[in-house]
Amino acid sequence: MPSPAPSPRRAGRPRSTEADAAIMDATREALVDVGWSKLTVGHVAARAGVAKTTLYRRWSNKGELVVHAVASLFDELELPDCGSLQADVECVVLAFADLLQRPGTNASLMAVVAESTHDPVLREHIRNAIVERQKRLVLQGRERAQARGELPPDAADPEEDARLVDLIFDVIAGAVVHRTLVSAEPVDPEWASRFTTLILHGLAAAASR
Amino acid sequence: MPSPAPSPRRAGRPRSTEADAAIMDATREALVDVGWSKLTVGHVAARAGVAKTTLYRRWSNKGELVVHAVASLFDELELPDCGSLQADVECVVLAFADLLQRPGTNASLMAVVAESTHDPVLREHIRNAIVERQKRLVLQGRERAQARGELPPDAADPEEDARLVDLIFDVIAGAVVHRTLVSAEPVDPEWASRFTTLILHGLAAAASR
DNA sequence: CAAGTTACGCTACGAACCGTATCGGAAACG
DNA sequence: CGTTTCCGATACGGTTCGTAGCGTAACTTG
Repeated sequence: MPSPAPSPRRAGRPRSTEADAAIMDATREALVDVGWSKLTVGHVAARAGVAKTTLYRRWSNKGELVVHAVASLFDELELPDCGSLQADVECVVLAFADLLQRPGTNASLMAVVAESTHDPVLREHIRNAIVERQKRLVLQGRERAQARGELPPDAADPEEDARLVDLIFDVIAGAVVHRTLVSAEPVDPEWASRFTTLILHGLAAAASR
Repeated sequence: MPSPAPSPRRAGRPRSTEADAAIMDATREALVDVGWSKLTVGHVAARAGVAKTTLYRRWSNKGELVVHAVASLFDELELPDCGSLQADVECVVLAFADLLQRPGTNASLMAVVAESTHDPVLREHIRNAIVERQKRLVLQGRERAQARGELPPDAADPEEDARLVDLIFDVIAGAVVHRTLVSAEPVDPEWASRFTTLILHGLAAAASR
């Protein structure tokens, strides 16, 4: 995921995809080792076996660099079909938690989110690269559940509908992130089951009015 | 909150409490203006009208400085009695969101949490200064609801009981934090009401089995 | 009051990092 | 081929870090 997409095909020597990958890997490794605040561009470049100038040609500063390194981690999130709504939610909760619990991810994600509180551009990047990607999982899971008859069809009011999806998304992602990064407790199958039961019952009860 | 507590009374000139307060204020203000990554110790010192060396005598680096400035922000969180469980939860959700939405707090909190992923000492500070303080609010709200008959008494198994409290805490705090800092959407009364309805119905349904 | 102790503001300093510029050479295009 | 673009290396001024030394201010003890 190089920063300026090489549109169709340009003249001259193309950017080294090996350098791209080496920089991303080195960034994530360095983030694990030393954290955001002590991560230096020069160190990343050396670790990647790349000149510092090569790095600056792709990302204009530390923030840009780390955002792209982190966003690519979320590419792997998918929603397997586990048979039922309860199982689907538990699956995605566990997959998300597993991603967060990997040493590189939590430090990286938190660092980027923290930085975004003062950088609107960064915040937009996060929305596009992470939030929207995850929100699609919620929509996908709901469609399946509706096909199975586990959930009622979309509400008449599309706005009302969108608000509900947003709420579910914040509750699921928020709880997993909070337990993992703030409470620093593990998200194991038992917790996932307990949590899923709670919100599905809440959904069912709230919908039946 | 000076770093080394001046035990009983020491000889020599005491630390200036005015300097303490000025540094804390300047740190929070600077955090609002420029964020964590661009905050410099020299800038804070100048803003506080204090020599840089005076600052380094109290906190050994930027991290220590910011942690103490942030932790003190959470002293104000209390649980007002709003009449019912639903109202109590909505109150605390709105109060917590209000705290997070104040310009200084979200940036500071995220910065500290991010930094804590690589600093066990910091993580322990956060647990004590923030997590435990908030978890007490959950316990307090439940006691009130039990007195009103809105919730069943404590479960027979104390461990089971603690797990439920932890779950509720992560769900509430996580959802509010996630909506505020990741989704970057406002926590208004309507959202608070919708959210509270969801989890209370979930709790009721889950308890009735 | 005098002596001792500690904090203060100020200045200066080496080290590290940032982000930019410049250069010769290498790799892909037409 | 020649052109274009990227690469690695080196150098640079500017900023911040964290420490050290100094003379002075404030407070405690005898």
